[in-house]
Amino acid sequence: MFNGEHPVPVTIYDVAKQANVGVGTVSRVLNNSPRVSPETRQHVLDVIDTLNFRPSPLAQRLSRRKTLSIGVIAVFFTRPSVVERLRGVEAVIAASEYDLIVYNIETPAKRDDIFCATAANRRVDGLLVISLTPADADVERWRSAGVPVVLVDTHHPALPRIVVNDVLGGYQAAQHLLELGHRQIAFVGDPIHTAFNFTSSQDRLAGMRQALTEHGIAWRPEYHQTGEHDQQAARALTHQLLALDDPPTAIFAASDTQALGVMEAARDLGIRVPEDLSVIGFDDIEIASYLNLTTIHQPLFESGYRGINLLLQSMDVIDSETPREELALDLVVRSSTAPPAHASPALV
Amino acid sequence: MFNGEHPVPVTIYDVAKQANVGVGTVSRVLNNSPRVSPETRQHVLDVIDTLNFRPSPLAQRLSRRKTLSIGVIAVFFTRPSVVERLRGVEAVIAASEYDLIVYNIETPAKRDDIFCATAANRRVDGLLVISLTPADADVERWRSAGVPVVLVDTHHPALPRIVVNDVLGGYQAAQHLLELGHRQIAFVGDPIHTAFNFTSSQDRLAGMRQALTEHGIAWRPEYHQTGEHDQQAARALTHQLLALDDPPTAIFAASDTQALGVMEAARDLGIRVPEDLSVIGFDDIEIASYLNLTTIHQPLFESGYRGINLLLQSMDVIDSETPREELALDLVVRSSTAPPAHASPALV
DNA sequence: CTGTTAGCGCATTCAT
DNA sequence: ATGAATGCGCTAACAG
Repeated sequence: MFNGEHPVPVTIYDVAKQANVGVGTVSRVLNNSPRVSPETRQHVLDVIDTLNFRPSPLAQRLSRRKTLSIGVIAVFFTRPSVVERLRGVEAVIAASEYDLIVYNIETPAKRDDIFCATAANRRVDGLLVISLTPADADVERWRSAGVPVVLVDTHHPALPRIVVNDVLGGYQAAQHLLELGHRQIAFVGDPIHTAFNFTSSQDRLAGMRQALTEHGIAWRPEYHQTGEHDQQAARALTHQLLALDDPPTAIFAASDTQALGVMEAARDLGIRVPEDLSVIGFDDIEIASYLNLTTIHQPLFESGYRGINLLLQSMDVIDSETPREELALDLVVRSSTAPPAHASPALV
Repeated sequence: MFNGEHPVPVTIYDVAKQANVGVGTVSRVLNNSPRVSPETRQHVLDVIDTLNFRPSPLAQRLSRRKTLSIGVIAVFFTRPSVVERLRGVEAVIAASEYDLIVYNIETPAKRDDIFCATAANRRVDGLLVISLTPADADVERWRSAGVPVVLVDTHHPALPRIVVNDVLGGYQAAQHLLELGHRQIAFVGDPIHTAFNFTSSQDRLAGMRQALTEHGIAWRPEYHQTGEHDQQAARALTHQLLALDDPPTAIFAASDTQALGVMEAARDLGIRVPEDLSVIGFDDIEIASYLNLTTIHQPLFESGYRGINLLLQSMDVIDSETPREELALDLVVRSSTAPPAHASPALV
């Protein structure tokens, strides 16, 4: 086997010559132009086949001034929910002519870098930003660079977006607990200021507090615990909660990941779920069903799916309106929630 | 705010004219060529800055005949382990000048498509294939197209690869169980023929059988259950196993995902883990530690990390050797395994 | 050191 | 309907 026998790259000129036509004609059959007779088309097609010619994506891109690829920016890997959204993205990209370029963000600095880089030169034809909030300056850069952007799970008034109502979701979660008869309900979530300014945790808390208020239940600051968005932090916070003189009978975690930490803490202390403690999460990631975690389901896959479709669409049409789709949230009752042990149920 | 004010794309010619130099000089400063005087370099740099010029990736790619992007082909999403490998890939790509293009495979047909497409025209400068086995024809196509390919978690004699010894891993798992005193050990894994011809499950089984043989334990066919690589299938298979007249005291699952199904089945039946049943998995994905699952740890992140490094390296150097790196496996003992209930422990 | 020129491979007018 | 010419924006080889 000989090395380095670099294949003679067969170009559109080779095809043209071999078929006794001009390169223009070859280009036309390549792009299904109707402006070519059936006979010559077939002939060119045959030559293309025998020569095993494939147009160079590089040349096509330069000539058409399109990268034929779309970028997705997100904090992947740290949050299982984002990977699920990516699945939805991939599903529609795979069926298109576009390549999928993923930009993983790990730090705010990296985020700003990528935000700038994607606006600077036409690196991508369109951009999907997941759960990351761009500044006005970023948005302006993209706009003046002519790069279409769609947001998923985050907001900016000037950008099309796919979102859910986190406040409502928090309300639903609390409502479920209240209906079960719980009155001592705690919250485990993210801190107010996170590196990426995620707001979903706060919004969900707001919804919960609203529900409590409507039921005439005063807010107890000691029932409000925040920390890093991971299992171990949530576990530690829950230990504090359960060590209280008057511990909660139910805990609403701002995410399933954190709910896992809550359940782990309960297990540490020999506290049964749901008999002694009810736990409800948010997101409905895959493990949630395995662990029978009651949670608020949000359409993760669909958010990516619809987001990319919106992007593709806004790349064709020059729509001046900025669409905003809101996806529905659903309570999924499993076996991590139940009426409190020492309370008359259904006092609602 | 006016729409459509498409930014005048400032090119290398604009810079050249403005700086009173030739485009060649501009190109040289762009590519840090030493063949340019410090003064002119600085001058050009200034002009570039004031004009806010950024070279077009598209034009660079066509001219240099490099896509500046590398592709990763894998069955993402269905197996958590693959996502973890992707993390390692992303970590090194992010630090390079390359873009990361993700090709998700869902069916064998899709796999063959992508294998061909990546060989046809220079779509990517290099390819990382995870857990998918290319045919000789695929390998030949890539070779003659001059596309460097590195394999992760799969084999082909002509391709560099990053692997683990699954047979040894299976052996280690069984050995752990045997040392705990188990003699009735069952296996839950993938079928012999899977859509993608995954072989890790079979290899791990082979290792297990070898360990059993060395301990003089006869193989019991009824202890060998195979089915789809997911939690629910494993759960169903385990129900069959535990309904046997002489049920196993320990189960080795070919993956953590399947081990979850095994544990779920045990929970269904009120069978305690590890008191009544020991369970050991493979991979050490994130949930494994949460569920205290004893498992065989394999360096997933590192496999992607080293794989890409190997690829990047083989894209520079024209090495005729085909490297094969083997990563170490480690038993991680957690609390899903224990000596069998009715057996004298440590009979080894 | 630096300017000029010729590609890279295809899309797209513009004539015919 | 089709061929020839021009351009996309940059790199690289070649003079000077």
